[in-house]
Amino acid sequence: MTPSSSNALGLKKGAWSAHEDKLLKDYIEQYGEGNWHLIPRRTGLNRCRKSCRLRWLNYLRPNIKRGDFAEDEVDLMLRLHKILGNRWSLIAGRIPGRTANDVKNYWNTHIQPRSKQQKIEPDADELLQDAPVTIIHPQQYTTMSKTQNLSTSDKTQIVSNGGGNLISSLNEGGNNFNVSSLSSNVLLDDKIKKYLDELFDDREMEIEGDIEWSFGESSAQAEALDVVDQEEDNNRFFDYSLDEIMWNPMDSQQP
DNA sequence: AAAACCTCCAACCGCCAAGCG
DNA sequence: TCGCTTGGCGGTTGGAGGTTT
Repeated sequence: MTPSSSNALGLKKGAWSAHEDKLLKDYIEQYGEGNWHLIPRRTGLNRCRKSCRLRWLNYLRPNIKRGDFAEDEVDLMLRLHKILGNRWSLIAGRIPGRTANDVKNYWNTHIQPRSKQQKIEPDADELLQDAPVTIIHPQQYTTMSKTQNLSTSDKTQIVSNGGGNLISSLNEGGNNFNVSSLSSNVLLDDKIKKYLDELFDDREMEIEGDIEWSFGESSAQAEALDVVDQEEDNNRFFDYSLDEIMWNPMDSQQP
C-alpha cells in the first residue's frame, strides 16, 4: 500500500487527501449513504466504491470516537467478543462511536497478543482468582456476568439505574464496587486478563428457560448466537430480569 | 545520531449473501 | 434458476511514527 499508487483500472489507492474527504463528505451529506457505486462517477473521485464506503464508515462518518478505548468500552468489547467471536461489526454496533475496524484493530493489537501469551503461560492467571467482576454499561441495555470467584456462596448482582447504565454490582457479602472505583489502568489490565482467562474456560453456563450457551462447545454457542440475532434488532441484547441475571455458574440451582 | 525494531491503524483484499433482472 | 451487481464483512498488509539499541 503506497500513499498514492493506483490499481490496474487506474483507480487511486492509499491514503485519502483532505480534498477527497471533502468531496465524499459533501456528497453523502447531500445524497445520503448507499449507492456507493455512483459516488466515484458523481463526485469525480478516482476511487473504487469499496474505498469510498470504507472511508466514510471508518473515518468521515459523524460521531466517530477517536483515541484510546475507555475502560468501559474495553470491558464491553471483551464481554461481547466472548459471545460473538470475531464478529466485529456486531461488537462495534454495541460500542457507541467505535467502528468495526477500530474494534478489530484494538483487539488485534492489545488483546490478541496477550491471549496468545496467556495460552503459553496459564499460571499467570492464578493471581486473579479472587477478584469479583463488575459490569460496566455504556448503552441502553443490561448485561450479565458470571462471578470470577467461584465459591458457592457468592453471587453477583447487577444493578441498573433504569436508564440502562450500570451503577454497581455487589456480592452477597455486601461488598459494593462502584464503576468509578475501577478507573485505573492497572485494574483495566487485570480485567482484560480475567476475561482472557474466561475466554479459554469451557465451562457450560445455563440460564433458565430458552437461554443457554457455552464457551468452547459448538452447538450451544450456535444457540447463543441465535439469541444474539433475535435480540439484535430491538437493542435488547442481554436485557433480562434481575432474577435471570443473578446466578452463579457453580450453583446447581438456576434462578 | 542513526539504524533497527516495534506498534498502531488506515486501507486493501477476497469472500459471501442478498437483491434483481 | 442463473448470473450479475452491490453491500458488507473479517483477515491481512504495509506505511508512519515512536521507541530502543
